[in-house]
Amino acid sequence: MSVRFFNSLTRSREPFLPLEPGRVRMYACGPTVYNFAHIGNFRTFVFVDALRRHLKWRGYELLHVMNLTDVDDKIIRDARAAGLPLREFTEKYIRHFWEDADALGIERPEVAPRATEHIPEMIALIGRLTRCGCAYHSDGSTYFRIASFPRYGALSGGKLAGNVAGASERVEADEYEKDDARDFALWKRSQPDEPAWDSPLGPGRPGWHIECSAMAMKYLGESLDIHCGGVDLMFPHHENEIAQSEGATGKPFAKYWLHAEHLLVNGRKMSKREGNYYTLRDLLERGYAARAVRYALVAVPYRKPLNFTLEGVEAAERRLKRLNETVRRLREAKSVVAEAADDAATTIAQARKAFGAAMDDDLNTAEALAAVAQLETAVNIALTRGELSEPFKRTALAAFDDVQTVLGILDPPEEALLDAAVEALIAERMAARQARNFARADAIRAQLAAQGVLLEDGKDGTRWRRA
RNA sequence: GGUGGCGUAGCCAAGUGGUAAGGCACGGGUCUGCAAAACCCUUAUUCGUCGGUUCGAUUCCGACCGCCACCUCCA
Repeated sequence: MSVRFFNSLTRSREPFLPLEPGRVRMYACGPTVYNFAHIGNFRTFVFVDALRRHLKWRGYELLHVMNLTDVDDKIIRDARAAGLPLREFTEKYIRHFWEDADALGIERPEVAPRATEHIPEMIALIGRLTRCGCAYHSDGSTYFRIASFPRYGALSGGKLAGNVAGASERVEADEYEKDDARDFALWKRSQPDEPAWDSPLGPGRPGWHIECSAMAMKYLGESLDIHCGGVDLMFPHHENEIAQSEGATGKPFAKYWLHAEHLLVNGRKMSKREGNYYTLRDLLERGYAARAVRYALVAVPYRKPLNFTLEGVEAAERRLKRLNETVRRLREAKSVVAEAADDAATTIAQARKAFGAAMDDDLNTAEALAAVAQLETAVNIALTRGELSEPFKRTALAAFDDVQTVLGILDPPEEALLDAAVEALIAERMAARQARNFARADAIRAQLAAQGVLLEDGKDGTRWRRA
């Protein structure tokens, strides 16, 4: 079975067939860098990461572009409030964004272009739109003429677009200069004290949407395979991108549109006011592991609203602990039988297949994780019974490799190194146990526990692990 | 107000016109000197409420209730 996606454009699940066989060109809307990204932002970025990992795992050659929006109204406002030049201000949050992304195990896209470094491309695109009659100048700004693009509203449903004029109570000053209330700015005339770029359109700065069209086309061509982002971007952002891009090129812009649902915290929309607003750093400061946060974010399929709770992260931590321990024990285990029991081998094979099939099916991570749990139990049974064979071990490790490649939730293999002192204590405890001096044995165990070393007595001696 | 989505056990959550995956927590058990870890068993006659279609609905339709989103900056 091949990869299938729910395409927002057609509102149906479709087989994924890239424009060019074996090659995927994908664009994802990235962060606007005026603050620390919050956990809701990362729900989307973790989804995009799972998407890119899965496509690569399925053998596609991937070119993934994610923009960094480093100029817009909020950035200008906050940079001014901070008393910093735009560049210096955004630089800081870009750095923090990558730090957080790294902590969450998010792979870097192949290209992460900044809007401010692509002003000429945007100006060129606006020029193209002006020449074909899709754009017009008005009082120093340039707007896209929606009337010139009959298919406007294809993505979000024409109804939404028709609503705009009536729904908008408040009318911005510059909107008086538009021919139609639905028209949107491609180039904004600069206000005093605002960052501005010189251009044939007059001094100003780009509108919100044009950067994505310009940068997507620059790096991916005029038609791309996948465009993704959060649902809230569907309208007007993505709708406008389509209008701009297709208006200029006359070609379909993106074949598949994938939208991640929003995240709620404690069942409610996240807001600073309600006190349920979290950044990754907030969670790390509270002592939660970044991996557990990633697990909590990726465990719910992307098209479902995700109810994020601290309890959920704690559950994810416990879940991950067992998973990591299972993999570690499997790695360290020596195979003791020549051949695996048929049923065990079958379970592994089936679980591995089910994992891939679930991910193929529009990234059904919940179902994929159910397969991981099956895998885990089968391995633990073999381990407990001492029925591990070399082929079984190899296959099981390969299956966990798949899981790690696609979901990135496991801990990296740990170097098994112990202080001589700790090792000596473990040996002393063993001797005490053999002499049935349990008081001494327990005292040593407690002492090691206090140092974060937990002991587990098994048939083959004492294992230890870090708390 | 308009439009769209969702509502499954204590919590998270998959799924299907044919009788409810998985995880976390809880309880019981095996193992252990005691633990820990692991394993086994148990946990929804029921899928927001009320109707309708159907041989049969949690799954389709309608109404209602609740929540969320978009329509205005937003992942």
